[in-house]
Amino acid sequence: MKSDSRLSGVLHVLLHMAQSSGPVTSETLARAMRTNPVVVRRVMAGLRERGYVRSGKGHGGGWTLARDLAEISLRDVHEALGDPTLLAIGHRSDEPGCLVEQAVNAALADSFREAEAFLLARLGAITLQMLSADFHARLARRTSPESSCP
Amino acid sequence: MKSDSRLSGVLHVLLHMAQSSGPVTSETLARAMRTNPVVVRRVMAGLRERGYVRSGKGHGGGWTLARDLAEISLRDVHEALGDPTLLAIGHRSDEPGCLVEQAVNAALADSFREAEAFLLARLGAITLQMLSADFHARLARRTSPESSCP
DNA sequence: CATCACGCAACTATAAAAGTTACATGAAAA
DNA sequence: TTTTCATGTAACTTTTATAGTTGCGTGATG
Repeated sequence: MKSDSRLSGVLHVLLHMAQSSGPVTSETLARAMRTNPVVVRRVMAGLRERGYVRSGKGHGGGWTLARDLAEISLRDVHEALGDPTLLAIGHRSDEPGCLVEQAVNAALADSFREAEAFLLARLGAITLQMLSADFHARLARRTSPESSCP
Repeated sequence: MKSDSRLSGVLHVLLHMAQSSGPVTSETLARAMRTNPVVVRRVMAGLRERGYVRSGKGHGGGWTLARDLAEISLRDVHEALGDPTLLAIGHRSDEPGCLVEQAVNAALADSFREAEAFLLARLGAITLQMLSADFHARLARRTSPESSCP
């Protein structure tokens, strides 16, 4: 089962945007995410709708943060992506006639719900500000501070 | 992202096996899991290796439980399936040169690890015995007790 | 008005999972 | 001992979700 790395990718570009003074183009962000510009626009669309970022057309256009990093949690970002399923396992049918399957599903559904709630709470407790602080700490630790991204 | 329903499927057939006095063929189990016999053999192979079930060839062959239901937890079953990834989200690269990405990955990895541990603990606390008890409770609640599975 | 950048729809490619086929092995029954 | 039944496994095909691509429209800037 292949895992969805959009959250990680979007966080990456958001922090890059935070580092930049002006707007950053999809083209540039795509290079950081190692994907292509259209994919970037696709995933950023949800963030724009929620007012976390803004996009501008034409010369000097591109993406800019519309909020302070401290006001955006990882959970916010996850939701802006259309909160995709967090768990890789699930059950086969939702309304099984089989009582055995009902019992199995009930037990699993409980555990899954709890685990998702747990993870969402964790993500809700982490802001982009914190990630940025961690990044700067790493940057300071580096002997020769060079460009943040290859 | 499509979720892996093997755990749910295997639990289903294990409980069915518990209901049956003799061995149950892959053919029969496949019908309960709504899949085909080869898939059943494939997923059951891990359970056999760990001694949870036994398989027999030829006439009167098929699958039988080799342990008491109380001795098998959902976590055991999950591990027997080769413990597939529990989370549907992950990160893009494991050893990023980019410090921004490192910071992102570190934060996510922590949360993910905790959430997985949480879920595994939950699964470890549920035995097949408990699921079976729940099934029997459901069966008793039914006004007209009929066959457990369509 | 030429260029640049996003918006979006539609299409293609890719890769993981499930399903299928085919044949070998071994056990029980006839 | 021969037939039948059931698992063991490898190899192949199908399916499907996701990522990636192309193409064109829109609007902003120089």
